[in-house]
Amino acid sequence: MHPSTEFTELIRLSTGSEALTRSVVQATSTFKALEKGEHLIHADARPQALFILARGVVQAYRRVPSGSKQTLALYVPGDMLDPKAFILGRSSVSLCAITPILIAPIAKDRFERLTQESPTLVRWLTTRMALDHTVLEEWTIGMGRRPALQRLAHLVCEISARMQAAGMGDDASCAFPLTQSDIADVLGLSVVHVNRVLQRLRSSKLIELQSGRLKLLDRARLVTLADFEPDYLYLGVGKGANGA
Amino acid sequence: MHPSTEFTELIRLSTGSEALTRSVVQATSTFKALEKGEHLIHADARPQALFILARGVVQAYRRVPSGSKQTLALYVPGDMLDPKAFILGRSSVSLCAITPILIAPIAKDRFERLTQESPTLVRWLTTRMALDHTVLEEWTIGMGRRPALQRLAHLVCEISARMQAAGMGDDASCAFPLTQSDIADVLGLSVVHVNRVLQRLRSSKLIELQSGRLKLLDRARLVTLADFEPDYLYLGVGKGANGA
DNA sequence: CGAAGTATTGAAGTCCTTCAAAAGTGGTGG
DNA sequence: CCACCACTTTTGAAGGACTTCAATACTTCG
Repeated sequence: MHPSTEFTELIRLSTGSEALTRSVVQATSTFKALEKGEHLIHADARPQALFILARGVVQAYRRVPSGSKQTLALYVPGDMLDPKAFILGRSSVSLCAITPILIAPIAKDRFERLTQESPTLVRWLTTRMALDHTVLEEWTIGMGRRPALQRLAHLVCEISARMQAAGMGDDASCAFPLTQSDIADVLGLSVVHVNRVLQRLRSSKLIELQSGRLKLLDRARLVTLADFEPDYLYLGVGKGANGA
Repeated sequence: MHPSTEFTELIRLSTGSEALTRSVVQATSTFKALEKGEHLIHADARPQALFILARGVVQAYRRVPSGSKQTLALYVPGDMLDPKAFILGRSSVSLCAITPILIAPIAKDRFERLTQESPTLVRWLTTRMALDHTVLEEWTIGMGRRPALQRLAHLVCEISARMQAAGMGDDASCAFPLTQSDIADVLGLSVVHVNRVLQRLRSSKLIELQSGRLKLLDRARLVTLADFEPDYLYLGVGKGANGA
């Protein structure tokens, strides 16, 4: 499929709104491709555009003086990349491609112009910011109050649900391009411990995970273990709509 | 001072904009007072208004099945209370008064009407959402990658800076109404451990903390210990302005 | 003064980390 | 096509940060 056709489909799927899809497609300029491991922006830099992820997976992270890394967001196709940085004019995180990616930029001035014509784009931006925040809340609850096994199970549930909603997997399996080291940086654990906890999930026949592919063998039990309540992702119909 | 005069001053201080201050004061209706321990809203409920905190301190938290609590935000005077809930139409957290509080509601329909006249309020809302997210990122980094001592030191720095910016303290001291149990729920630690770590900060002559009042005895060393870089709070002039 | 909440202390145990090394995997070039 | 290299995964052993349980002191407030 041609990238821009694929992109339009993706946005339609992700926003659930025809009008918004048109706005977005109209707002974005030429796609930009990045290799795995390449950075889109570094912490403290000034973002020059708002990026929509068209293909691949991106992580937002920060480093602490000790050198270790904490991931603060994961983005899947259809997501806006760190919208708050666009609002604040400065990025609090570094953005790095976990897989080869394709991004669609919306230049700052074009965004401004379009928002004067209609509030659609701003409303989408606002909703996306709220959703990103809600996801981070869930991670924070995990890091503060859930043991490693549940935390990992929860992440698996989240990624699986979001991948499926982005059309990149089905009920039973999806792409899962994170290394165990990546997972450790998301969950605030050591690689060694992630490995051991992962093996517990595998030997409990809850998941299979190999060569970048995740299989859910028993979603019901996994969801119970993780205390996963997918409502907070607002993945239902009309993702772009809100209750206001 | 009369509440509404005090409130106007507070918003002026907090937003740094005369125009915005007028909009906010105009948008809010009668103040509402709540006692310490009272709830403004519970998780999963639908917020009926956008609240501005005029006096006191509020916590946003969630409970996990085990019964333990994780705090996800703290609000000081001048802050909007959980703006994302207003956007999404559902609250992901419970809001509870840590001290006696005074809140100024902006009814949903009044907010809508005002935003049609001018984008000022929406812009403020958006900026506040971005700032809340940035603060939570910092907490998450702490929970994932910083040991308890640094995490506590960081919280102390943050609260002190925000209190001062809200006009509720000076360089050396401010109100600090959290119990050790509250602190534990913020940092994702046990009360016992918070107590021990707090004693380390005290015996290092870094802080004094008693009867709800915090004193910073050596800000420089505390900031170094905590790796606290206050930029992320955007407390400088024109808090309401942004780089877009 | 009594009651309820808050702070403090000790002891034992657990979850997770660190260090270190070996085994497996995938991609690249000879 | 195979050999090699970097990266990733896996395993073991020891140590440390933090938790839990339980009891005691201290505050605050009616």
